Amino acid sequence: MIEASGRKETIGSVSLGGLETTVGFLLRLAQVAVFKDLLAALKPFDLRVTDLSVLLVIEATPGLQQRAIGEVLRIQRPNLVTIIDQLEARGLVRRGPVQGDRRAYALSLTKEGEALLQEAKIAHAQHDRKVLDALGDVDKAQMLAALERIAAL
Amino acid sequence: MIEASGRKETIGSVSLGGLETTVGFLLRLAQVAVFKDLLAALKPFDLRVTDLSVLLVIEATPGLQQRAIGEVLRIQRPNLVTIIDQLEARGLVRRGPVQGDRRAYALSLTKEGEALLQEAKIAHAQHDRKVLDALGDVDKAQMLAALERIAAL
DNA sequence: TATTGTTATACTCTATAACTATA
DNA sequence: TATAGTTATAGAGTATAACAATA
Repeated sequence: MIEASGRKETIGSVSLGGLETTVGFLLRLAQVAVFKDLLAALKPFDLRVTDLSVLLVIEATPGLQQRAIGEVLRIQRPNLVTIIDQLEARGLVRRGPVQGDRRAYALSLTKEGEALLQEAKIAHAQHDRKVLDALGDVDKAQMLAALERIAAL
Repeated sequence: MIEASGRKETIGSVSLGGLETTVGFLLRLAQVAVFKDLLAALKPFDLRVTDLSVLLVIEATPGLQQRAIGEVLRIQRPNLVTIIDQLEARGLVRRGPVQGDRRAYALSLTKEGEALLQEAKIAHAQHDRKVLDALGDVDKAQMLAALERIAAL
């Protein structure tokens, strides 16, 4: 049932009990949709959303260590191991030596990693445009600022 | 490192590689934060976010069937079985008969379920206020509309 | 044949403890 | 002692296939 406002408040005759006018509920639906769309966009490159994020971070700061990636992307260190393992096995990422600390790895993109990332970034940009278009009259900077404040709850 | 704009673009010297100005990335951080905050608010009632959603939907449309809940909340039917099982075992929800269809259950809240939900709704309202405060200058209706368009990607 | 609820199962994501090798 | 990475494991949350009872 679509109302005059364009807001769908019921499905069939079943109400959402107020959830439909809640930021949290729609935030979840939006986030799931965005990740699903991006995952589909990255499918040709066999990359998950997290993989792209990791590649972007490494590209931006080559030589950084796994711990640093975990901090900025909020990925637990144990979980990051598998991710880097896979990217390394595919020849996209290199675990180089860190001079002065033999415990850590200096991460960098291989030539193949760079090449794949450039392609993936195009797909990501197309996806991002769809999201931005969906913002409509909401200013992007204001939206980012609001989301950031919510993220800091 | 906090910049003049107040936007944190780096952590230490590690850049996020453009992710920090992406709606999708901040959408994820915001959604995780909201769910974490709500989960904490519901802790005294031993309810998860999904449990509250289910109770709200049943309250809004008593007598509805499991299938209908799954549709509006986007929960797979098999997964809903366990959720209703637990709420029923706690005496919060009742699986009554549906006249004319012995396959289905008419779900409703018990007296205890009603009572617990009223308490939980107060906690939820307090949580929701925090989220709304974080919106700042962003209009709630505009935000909901934008999130809805993104959810429909 | 189709549908409601169910069972079993699997896959992804995320989280924690404990280990190793270094520092 | 503390830290980087690792291993093993466990817990959510989510997904699909197939079944029984009923429509």
